[in-house]
Amino acid sequence: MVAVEAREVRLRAGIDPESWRAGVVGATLGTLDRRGKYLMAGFGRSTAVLHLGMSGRLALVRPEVPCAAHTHLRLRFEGAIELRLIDPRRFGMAVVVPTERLTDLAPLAALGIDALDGDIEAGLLAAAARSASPIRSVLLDQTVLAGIGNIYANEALARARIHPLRPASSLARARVARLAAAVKAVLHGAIAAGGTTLEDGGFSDAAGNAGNFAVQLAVYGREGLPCERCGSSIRRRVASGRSLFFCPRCQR
DNA sequence: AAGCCAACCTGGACGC
DNA sequence: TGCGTCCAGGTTGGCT
Repeated sequence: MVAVEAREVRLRAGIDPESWRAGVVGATLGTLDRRGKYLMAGFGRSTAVLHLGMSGRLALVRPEVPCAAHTHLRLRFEGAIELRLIDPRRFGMAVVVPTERLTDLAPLAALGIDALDGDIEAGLLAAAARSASPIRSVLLDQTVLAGIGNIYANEALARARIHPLRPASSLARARVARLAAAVKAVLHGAIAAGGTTLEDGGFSDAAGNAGNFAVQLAVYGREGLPCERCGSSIRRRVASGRSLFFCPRCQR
């Protein structure tokens, strides 16, 4: 790593330019890892932890490329390559911590089993059995499963044919097990399609490519459109301050 | 003590 | 054209 520039430090957790410089300039990027929605880049004794919030994205560009609006952090590597954190709403996070204290970092320490590559069925069964909350809330609880956001929670529930407001503890175990499988299928499907880029065009990969999973969404953002299984009109409601989309006939 | 809700911030879509 | 309102992928802290 050759240089670090913080252009805007006021993110959810403020960027501390000095800890970035001290931690990564002159160090070599060794490992790349992910837990839930947190990205981790290991630089030996220091590790960078990133979260993209709702509107964040990374861009890998040559240093001379002009900065897009809301470019907050520039990480310049040898060989004229630069990684940029761009996040209009500034809900993201970009911190550097000593690697030995990485697991103590509060947001990471609280995470549950990784939804993508962990064995989630037992954890989801246990969490659902003990919670009277809507099953959608359990899916979004990062301390139960790490990595599921509102889009994929809605989609997994649609695939498993479970109503998002169904009290978690009222679901038969077999249905929760089916939900666990649906979570896996939705996440792997979304990754295979390159992610979900909605009409506002917020998400793109580091090369700037939009994802194609939006066309496969069964319910999210489809209020009033017909359910592809039964033709009923997809409904939208708000619960706990978040939109939920579901088919009123298929999902019970 | 679990769970709801506002707050954080900006941009885009929409209605008038 | 312009202004006001509403909405959005997430997380946290305060309140009940």
